[in-house]
Amino acid sequence: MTVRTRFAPSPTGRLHIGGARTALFNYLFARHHHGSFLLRIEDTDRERSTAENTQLILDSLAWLGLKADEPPLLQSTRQARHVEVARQLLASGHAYRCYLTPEELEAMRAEAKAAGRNLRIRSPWRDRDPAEAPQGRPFVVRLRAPREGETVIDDLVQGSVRVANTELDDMIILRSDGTPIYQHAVVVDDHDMAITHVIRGDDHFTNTFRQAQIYDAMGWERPRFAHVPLIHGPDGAKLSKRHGAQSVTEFREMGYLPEALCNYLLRLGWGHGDVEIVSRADAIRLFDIDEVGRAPSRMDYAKLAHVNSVWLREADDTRLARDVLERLAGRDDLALGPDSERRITALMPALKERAKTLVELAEAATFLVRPLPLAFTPKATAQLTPENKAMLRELAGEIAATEFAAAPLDALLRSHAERTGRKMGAVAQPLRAALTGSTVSPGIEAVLVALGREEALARIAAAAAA
RNA sequence: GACCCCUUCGUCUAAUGGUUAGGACACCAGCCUUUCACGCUGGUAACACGGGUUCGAGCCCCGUAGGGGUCACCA
Repeated sequence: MTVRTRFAPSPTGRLHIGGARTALFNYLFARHHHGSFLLRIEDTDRERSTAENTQLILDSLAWLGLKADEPPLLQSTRQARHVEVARQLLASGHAYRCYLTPEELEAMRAEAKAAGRNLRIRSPWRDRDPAEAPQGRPFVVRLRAPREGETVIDDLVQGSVRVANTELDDMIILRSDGTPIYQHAVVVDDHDMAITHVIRGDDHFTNTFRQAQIYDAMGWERPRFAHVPLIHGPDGAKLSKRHGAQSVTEFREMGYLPEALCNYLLRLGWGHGDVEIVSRADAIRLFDIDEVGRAPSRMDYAKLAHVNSVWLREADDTRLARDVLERLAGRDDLALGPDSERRITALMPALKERAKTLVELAEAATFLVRPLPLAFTPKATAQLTPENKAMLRELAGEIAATEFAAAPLDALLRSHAERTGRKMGAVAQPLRAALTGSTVSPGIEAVLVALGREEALARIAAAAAA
C-alpha cells in the first residue's frame, strides 16, 4: 500500500502554527514512507473562506518547504459528488430525510438542558415511513447511525479508543439547502483521494467517530487516523492572540527561518532520543507518526529563538544578507548604496553568531549602512576623549598603510597596543566607537574589513574631528 | 454537565519493570576575551497524588486531583 496523506486547511485565516505542524507531520510521514503528500482546501464555508487566505496559506506552506505532490484540491468544486454520495446513503437506507424544524430542535435542547441531561438528537423521522413526509417542507439528510454497540477508532497516536454508539447522534450530512456538511465532505474527499492516513489535530478526534460511521455505511475501508495533540500557549491554555504570534506569516516577519520553525515544531510533541537539531533530510529519515506524544505541548518562544539562532549560523551568508537588506530597505535613517550588500555579507559570519532572529540580525547590521556623521551612544561618546582621538589619528595612518584583511589588521592593533603600552581594550574600544558609534559590535578587525579602507578611514577621521 | 484524551525538571522531551531518572531551552556561577555574542566547565531543578500487582514500578492495574478536546443546518 502506498501511503497518501493530506493537509486540509480551511481558508478562513492564515496558516496557524498548529496547522503548520500538522502539515509538517503529514509531509514527513509521507516522505518517510515514500508516499504522497496532498493538499485540500476546505473552502465550503463560503462566508468565511477567501481566495486571499488560500493564497496566503499556500505561500506559507511553500515557505516552509512543504510541497504537495499534486495540485491542491478545492473542496468547493466537489459538491456534486458529496451530494451524490448522500443520495446513495439515502437510497441504501443508511440515511434519512429529517423534517425537524429549528424551533423543534431548540425545544429539544432547552428540554435537555432543563433536565440536566446531555443532548442527543433523536429525530422522530428516523423511523417514520417516508410516505408520511410533509410535501414541500425543507429537510436535512441525516445519517442513520447504529444505536447499538460501539464505534472503535484505532488511532496511531491516541491508541484504541471506543465510544458507545448511544453517545453519538444521527449527524446531518446535507443541509436543508441541499449543500453538504463538512463532516460528510471530508469523508467523501478523503476516500476519493485515496488517502491512507489522516493525520490531523486532536480537535477533530470526536468527529472521527461519526465520520467512521459514514465509511462503514458506504462500505468503504477507513483510513488510519492519527490525531496529534494541540499546541498550547506558555500558560497551558489554548494558543491565542494574547500569547503572541500564532500564524506562520507572523513568525516569518519576526525573523524566524523556515528550517528553524520546522525544527522547533517537529520537536514539539515528538522526540527521538537526544536529537534536538534536525535537518529536513534527518527528519524524513527519523520521523514516524507513532512516536508522537499524546499530551498537548506548550509553545516555548525562548526555545524557538535558540533553535533559530542555530539555523541562522548554518545559513548561507548571501541569503541572510539579502534578507537583511530587504528588511532595511525603505528606512530613511540609513543610506543604502552599491556597497551595502558587500559590507553586510562580509560581516555576516560574525553578525549571525550574535543574533537569534533576522530582525535582530538586520538591526545589528544597520551601523554598516548609516550615513556619516555617525550618531554616538553615550558610552561611545565617553570613549572619544581627546587622548583617544589623538590615538585614533595616529592609528588611522597605520591602518591606511595596512593590507585590509583580518589577520594583518589584528596584528597591527596588537602591536600598536604593545608599543604604546595600552591594553588591547584601550585601543579597540575607541576604534569601535569611531567605526560603529557604539561600544558593542563584532570583532573590530572584521568590522574594519567589512567597512572597507575608504569608509573606515572616513569614519575614524570624522570621529577624531568631532 | 456528558463523552473522550492527557499528566517525567519552569518548558520541550529520553529512559526492554532493575539508571546516581538522561538531553535540550531557560536560569545561576566560573572560564575564555578588544566590547557583545559564540564556545567551554559546573550548578539548581521532575516521575501530580493515593492505593494495588511485583523480589523490584516513572513504566502494569484501579481511584483521586488537575489540564485539555468535543458536544452547530462552522470548518
